[in-house]
Amino acid sequence: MTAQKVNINDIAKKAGLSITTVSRVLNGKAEQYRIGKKSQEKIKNAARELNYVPNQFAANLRSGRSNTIALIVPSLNNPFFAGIASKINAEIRKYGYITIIGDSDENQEIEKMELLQLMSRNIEGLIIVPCGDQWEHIKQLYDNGLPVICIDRYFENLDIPFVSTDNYDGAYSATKLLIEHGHNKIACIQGVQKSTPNRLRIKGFRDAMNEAGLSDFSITGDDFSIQNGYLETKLLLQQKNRPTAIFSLSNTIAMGCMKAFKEENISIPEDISLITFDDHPYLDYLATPLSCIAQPINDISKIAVKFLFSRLENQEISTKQVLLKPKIKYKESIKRIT
Amino acid sequence: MTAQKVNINDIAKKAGLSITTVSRVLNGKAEQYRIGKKSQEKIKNAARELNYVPNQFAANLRSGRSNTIALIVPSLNNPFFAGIASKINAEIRKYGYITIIGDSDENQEIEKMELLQLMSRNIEGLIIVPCGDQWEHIKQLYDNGLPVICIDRYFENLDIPFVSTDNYDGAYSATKLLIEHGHNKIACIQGVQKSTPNRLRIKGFRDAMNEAGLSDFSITGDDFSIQNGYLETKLLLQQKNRPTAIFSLSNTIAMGCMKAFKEENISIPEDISLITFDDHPYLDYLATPLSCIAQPINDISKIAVKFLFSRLENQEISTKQVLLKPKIKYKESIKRIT
DNA sequence: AATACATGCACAAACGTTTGTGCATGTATT
DNA sequence: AATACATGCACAAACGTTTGTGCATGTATT
Repeated sequence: MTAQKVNINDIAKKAGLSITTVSRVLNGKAEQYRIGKKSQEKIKNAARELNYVPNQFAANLRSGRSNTIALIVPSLNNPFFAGIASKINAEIRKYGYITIIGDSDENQEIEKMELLQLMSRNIEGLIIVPCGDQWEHIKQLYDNGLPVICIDRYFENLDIPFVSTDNYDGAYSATKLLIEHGHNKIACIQGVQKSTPNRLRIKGFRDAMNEAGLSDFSITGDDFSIQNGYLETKLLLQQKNRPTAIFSLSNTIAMGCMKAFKEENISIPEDISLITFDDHPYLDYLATPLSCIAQPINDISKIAVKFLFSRLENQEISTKQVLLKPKIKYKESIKRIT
Repeated sequence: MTAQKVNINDIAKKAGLSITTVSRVLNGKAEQYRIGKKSQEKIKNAARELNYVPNQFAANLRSGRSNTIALIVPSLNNPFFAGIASKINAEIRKYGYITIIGDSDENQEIEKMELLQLMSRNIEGLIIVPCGDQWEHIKQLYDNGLPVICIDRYFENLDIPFVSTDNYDGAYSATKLLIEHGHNKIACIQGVQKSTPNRLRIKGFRDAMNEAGLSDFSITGDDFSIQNGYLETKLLLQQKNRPTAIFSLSNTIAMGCMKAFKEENISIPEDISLITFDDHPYLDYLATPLSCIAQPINDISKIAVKFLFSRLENQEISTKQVLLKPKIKYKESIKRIT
């Protein structure tokens, strides 16, 4: 069926040279091994005429290099991670590498399985948004010398490098913003509790509330999903003593909040104020444009990739753990109350 | 640095058997080659204890199979394609295969380059949303026996299989919906003109208008992007004789429309009606929930993957070109005018 | 006791590259 | 004319698997 694939041997024959020479020319090592100009031409022409496509498997098997980086995210369906995947995919391609994207579906067992599969593809590096609080399987790879970098979520007390948003700062500032607008009864709807970003956001939220001497707040929820935001909001709205503002820890959660608001005929910001983590173009066109804590997705992606390739090129890296400041975008979704 | 990798040889030694036997047991061919139960146990135990991870490159080099499917989309940043990528990635993994996702950035040259790179990784199948009207490079792979299926966008007069939305039907119905609401002056903002879905949508739009005896319509634009939607809407709004409704051919374009509306203080549906191709959860929470033509993303993804693996298993496929009916979701964004 | 078949494995080549090394031949230097 | 170095390549092994084949030994059949 498939047309016979052209290999290095066919080129060697056509050019009247050895496969050694062919390999060196095609890999740009002609100068290094002093291959004559004419031979180089012959080989390049032959390769072109025969439509030669190198077999990476063979090359990788021999050289041990796979030119492959793995990226594992908890859910490609979340626009936040889709954005990251898109950016990282593009950045990695600039280095002539390929990205294999894995989706752990917020499930640690799947994460482990995917990692195994990826290892058997001899990945040269790993960018991961770990989906749980287990880190042994990742740490083991790291200790074995695989360049690894966590993004977004990470492990605080390990030496695995990471680059993420300064979640504490973002949550603290957002909460202060609400407080400054007169809110003293705030509900926070969180995502995956064990994840570091979630913990730090909660900490920022608590600290801001405590500093302001406010104790009338709640923290509920357990997933970065629309459903979770929807359910928790429904529950909140049934309370006698409703919060005046909700702090949502992800854009998916915020979407769930809005779904519940709509059903209950609650409008933002008249009836309730809302601010959320994560930015997205559509936020501006909502019934009420949503205030948000915009994470520097592009910078995170770029830094992660850059870090990885520095490691691959054996450059010493000084800073291994990076936190980037988020940007608060203030919009109409926060009401000033007296 | 990296701990010495365990290979099939180490297992053979530990188990006191040959690598042939090890390979057969680990590949589930023990019965076929009559390997004793005890030997099987020994090998499986050894593999487990040594933490064996097979080297896919070596396996693939020898067997010629890569267990890899390629997916190329025009832009992962477009939520429509991100959704497809997510779904396809998950589906393919069920078969034990890996997906390599490529992003052509709506650029045919990049598409060709990516395809070359992918071929050198011996992909066993290709799912592609072709980004332009050139098809030779894809047709060539198809003719060489590579299982290929186009999704969303495709080529009408080629025998390359495809699965897509019935774009004509969707556009026709949407336009009729507008007409039935009394609109007789409709502007259509299109995406990539050469793409088949765009052409068919335009055709559906035209036919519906013509059948209704309406000739006061416009078709502008050239990209499935926010910018394009924004610019074209700005231009439309400057006309003396404004359209009463806009038909947007993608969710990204619709977002651009809304941006322009906002700047010009135009509200939906009082000042202008809007309907768009593509569904998304956030559409419900917009200032005015947006009517849309929802494409069956999940079905498209599933069918494409299923088709590919049927081909890989050499099953004869009868229907090679599939169009799925879209679903019109009617919401408040369309005003009834007398 | 001879034959036939089943059982349980191992040999060795092969996939298509990369790479350390070495060997001619040519040219410059003394 | 002898020596030294540069130029331009080729040999052959190796990466870690898979796979067609064949060969002992055991067991059943006559």
